[in-house]
Amino acid sequence: MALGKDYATQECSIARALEIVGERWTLLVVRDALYGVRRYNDFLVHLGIPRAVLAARLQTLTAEGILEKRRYQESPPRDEYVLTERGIALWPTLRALGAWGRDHFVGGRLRYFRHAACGTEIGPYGECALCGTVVPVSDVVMEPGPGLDPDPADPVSRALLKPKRLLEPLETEQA
Amino acid sequence: MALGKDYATQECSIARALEIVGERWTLLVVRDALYGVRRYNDFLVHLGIPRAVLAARLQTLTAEGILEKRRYQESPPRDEYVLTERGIALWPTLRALGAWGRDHFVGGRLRYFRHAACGTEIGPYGECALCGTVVPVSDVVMEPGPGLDPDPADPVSRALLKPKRLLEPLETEQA
DNA sequence: ACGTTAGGTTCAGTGACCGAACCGACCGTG
DNA sequence: CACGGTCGGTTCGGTCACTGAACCTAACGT
Repeated sequence: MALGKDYATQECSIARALEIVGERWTLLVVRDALYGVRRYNDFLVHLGIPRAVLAARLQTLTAEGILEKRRYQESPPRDEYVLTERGIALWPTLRALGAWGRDHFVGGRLRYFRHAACGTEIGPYGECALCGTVVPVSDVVMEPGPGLDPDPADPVSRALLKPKRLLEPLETEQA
Repeated sequence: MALGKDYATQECSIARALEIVGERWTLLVVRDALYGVRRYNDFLVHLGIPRAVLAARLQTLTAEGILEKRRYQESPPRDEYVLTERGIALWPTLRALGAWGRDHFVGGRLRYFRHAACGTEIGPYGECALCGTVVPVSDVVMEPGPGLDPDPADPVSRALLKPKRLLEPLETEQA
């Protein structure tokens, strides 16, 4: 989406936000990053995104300070993309968007998000009803729901079947 | 964005939601509808969107049950587009997205959103800290902030300078 | 009769996205 | 050393969506 020249005339923080994350695939990349995906190839197979588009999105997100590119081994040189504070701050938006999609367009529950401390499901505003607090991202545990039918050919989908905290790096076993 | 064939393979309510509202301009149309814009021409001048795209978006949003097309006068026949429950349910998403954009990419406050009952500014999760409740959309009052520099040539921007409740129809005075 | 407004549709041009191929650096193996 | 495989890209032609301008219809007002 990000054209800049059009939305720039909009005096609105929503329009500004959409200039950054409104392009196709961008929010899905951020979602995967929240789920713990960090490596180029994992994004690629899990999203089914064209390689060129993924490279462009990772570059844009890095330039905007939403992801950080980080060398995690030297030989062979490999980088991973990790969410920054600014990227993590998109969690309320993604949670709200997901809740809307779930309530209005999905039959059945695909995933549950629970408060790690007590197991209570996260409420519509990101809160834990039991503890009465808003749950920080790193204290959210994601686990699959009954409606989820993962692609068995995709190691990332398989790795996401195991309950895990958000942001925690994904461990993909090899096929 | 909405291609359907691609995102359909994604087992994720976020991806489903983005199929519907992820295309360019779509969320801005919904935002304007929340602000009280209802007429084709008001969307057109306020968004600066190409006419063909606006027509396409209004049709899609109507087909998805997010807007409702309603005849409001017979001669000449004129229709307005009003948010349905499903469309109003996007408010938490837009609020979260706007808050993110404001905190990370905008210097200064463009608009304030307050609880109509007490005047307290709406918190980051859509709540009124004073009343301790989540504020329903129709009880939110929007007013301009110090950073807002509206386009004086646009009657819709001018009409939005007056504090008003969300969803309340916009009254555009003629130039 | 004429201009204006609201709400579109049509159309050529452009830019973004798509899928497939290609590429280079670095492994591990024989 | 040659060979194959993996990872992380870049390149390229085709397609599709968005853009901006022009055009159209119906119903005013004067």
